[in-house]
Amino acid sequence: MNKKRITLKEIATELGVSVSTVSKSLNNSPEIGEETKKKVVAFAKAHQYRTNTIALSLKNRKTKTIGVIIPEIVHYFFSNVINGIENYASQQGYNVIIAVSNESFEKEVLQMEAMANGFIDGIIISLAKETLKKQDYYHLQETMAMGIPVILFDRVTSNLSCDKVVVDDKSGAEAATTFLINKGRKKILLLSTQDYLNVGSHRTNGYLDALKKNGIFPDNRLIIKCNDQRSSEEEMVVLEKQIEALIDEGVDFDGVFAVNEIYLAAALRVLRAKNIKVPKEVSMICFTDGIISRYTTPRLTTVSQHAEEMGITSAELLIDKLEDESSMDKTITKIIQCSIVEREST
Amino acid sequence: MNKKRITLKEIATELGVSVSTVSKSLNNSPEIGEETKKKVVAFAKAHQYRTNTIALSLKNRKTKTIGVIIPEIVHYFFSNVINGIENYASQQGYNVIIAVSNESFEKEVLQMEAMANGFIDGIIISLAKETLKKQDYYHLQETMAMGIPVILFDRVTSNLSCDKVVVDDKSGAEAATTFLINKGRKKILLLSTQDYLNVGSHRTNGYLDALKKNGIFPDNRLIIKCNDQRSSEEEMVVLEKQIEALIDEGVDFDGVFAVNEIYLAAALRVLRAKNIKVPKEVSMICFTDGIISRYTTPRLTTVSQHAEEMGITSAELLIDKLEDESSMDKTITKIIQCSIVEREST
DNA sequence: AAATTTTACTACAACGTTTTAGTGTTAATA
DNA sequence: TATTAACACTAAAACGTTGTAGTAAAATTT
Repeated sequence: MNKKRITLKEIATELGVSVSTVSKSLNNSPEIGEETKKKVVAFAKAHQYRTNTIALSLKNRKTKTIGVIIPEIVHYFFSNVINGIENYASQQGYNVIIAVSNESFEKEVLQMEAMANGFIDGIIISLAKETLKKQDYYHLQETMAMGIPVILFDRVTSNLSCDKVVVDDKSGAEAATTFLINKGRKKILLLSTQDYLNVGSHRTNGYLDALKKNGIFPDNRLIIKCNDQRSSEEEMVVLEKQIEALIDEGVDFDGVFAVNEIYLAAALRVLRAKNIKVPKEVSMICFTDGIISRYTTPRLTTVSQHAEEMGITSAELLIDKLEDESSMDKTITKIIQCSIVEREST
Repeated sequence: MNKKRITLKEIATELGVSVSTVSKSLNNSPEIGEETKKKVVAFAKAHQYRTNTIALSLKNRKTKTIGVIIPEIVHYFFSNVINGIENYASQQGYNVIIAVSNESFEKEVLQMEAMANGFIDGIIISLAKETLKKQDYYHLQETMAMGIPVILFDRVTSNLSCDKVVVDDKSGAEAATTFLINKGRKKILLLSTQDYLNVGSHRTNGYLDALKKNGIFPDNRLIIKCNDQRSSEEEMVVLEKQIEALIDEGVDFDGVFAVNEIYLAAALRVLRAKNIKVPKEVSMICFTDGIISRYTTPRLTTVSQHAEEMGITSAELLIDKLEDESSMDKTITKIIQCSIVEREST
């Protein structure tokens, strides 16, 4: 039953030659005579010889595997990034191992250690919320010190000196806000996250800048910074309440800019309930060009962060480092530009 | 800079003992004296010794890594399954490698070969559409013949004798249809896929059974089998047109059952455009309890396939096989029951 | 005191490769 | 003809572990 893979040694004894001869034949070395080569290759093919990657890894001290740690996998943005990584990596002959931190610092450390313990050549990671809050990056420093290259994407920190791939959040947010302003909107509701998420603060800054450049004075009542909840569904419930309260208080707005789809979907639900017409009375735009945006009514106009491109870029950066020793010392930060995908909500 | 990990050999020479002594000390073997043990352990800790997993893998002929091949990663169902797999696996000390077939037969074969070539102990896979259409399972048979256990989930085939984890599609569909019937609906539109996808045909059968059991004669005009398109967005466009045409032709219905969220979202958009009230005039339900369902207005009632549970079950099945040699010969099929998640569309 | 057992180690093979440094032949050159 | 070069291969080490078998020295038993 268990066919068990044939080894060089077995081929060698079977054919009455040495192991080296077999190895060299299969690698088409000029040292070996054509006759022997052919014989060996034929035999190997017939017995379905497959070279043992583990032995190779041990020998070369390279696994040709890259590790990816993300906060969440059930997430349009992250799974798209992985898609990009996986595509580029497999095309370059690399495997991809995935681990999920679940936004937990502890799990991130654990996963990182497991990976650093041998099976990967390099790591691509987007930091967990908890890690960002805690600002404890020892595990990352340690793996970097071990000579394992680390690439940070999206959720990055300036406290770490390594390659990074980020989205130009601020200018994306500015563009989104300006987009609404150009549609004649002046009272724009901002739905953002707490500031410790760089994403949240950058996007808030972009929003403020756009207002300033257009001579609009920001109204604090129109800035909602949503608190973290255990799940995005809970966040949505809380946020819906807040928006509802705002409207009931008589605070008026004619545009909404959310830092992610879910927040905007929440806003849309409230507006619908209040029978406020979108985009007629209120224009809406958000970050994260995900699936939700494509299936709501109206479909949502979004700021695409080009997740797949981020993945590809991260993988490129990492593989470059892996293949070219000399590039180890310099650190690069790639900034991915956002672009607006207009749909029905504006 | 490059701290490079310390090896047993280095510790040994440094401490003036043999490599075996070091190894045994670190594994807390009773063969070694307490003194020496302490000394070695302390030294190892101080130098951050980490055992080299690759060397271990080579020695044990086990990688403690399982490979997962899915058709698509940017997909709520599949990423949830992965979540389940990853959770259970990492809890059992296993790593997870992910590969994406992109619904392509060729890529599936490639990925499978790459994995079988050494880095994994077993494989969990959901077949690509193309593979299912082609019915060519040689690559799977080959890896199984090599003694690598394979677990099929969701997209399975009866042509392969191995462990399987499937959803009870038929009874789930029957339950969903019955659910609509119990809400007083009699003319239920079915939005399904082509039959070569087992998922599509099973669910269609469930639908038909429910009608029959309730004495409703099926109306062929109410069964739409959506053609594959290159992307789900294109499918949606095509489907919207079909539904629109149906309504324009005067074909009447008061319920919709779709085999996935996207189809139902498409239907919802059409109904909204035609100003048909949901759930007042038409009740709607679909398979795949994904994100879309949570963010449309109204939120969609769905049939949950318990993706995470499927992942956990698959991982369980695989790890059982890996840890218990004797279980290699019997093949198990686990059937996951669906459950209805009622929201606003019914 | 001699024989035996226990203690605390060490040597070495093995896992499957690749690669470096040989080693005999045979062919080409001086 | 003697020397060198080319050819076709092999031996052995190395990658980092673990586990089995072996070995002195010390402790125990007879």
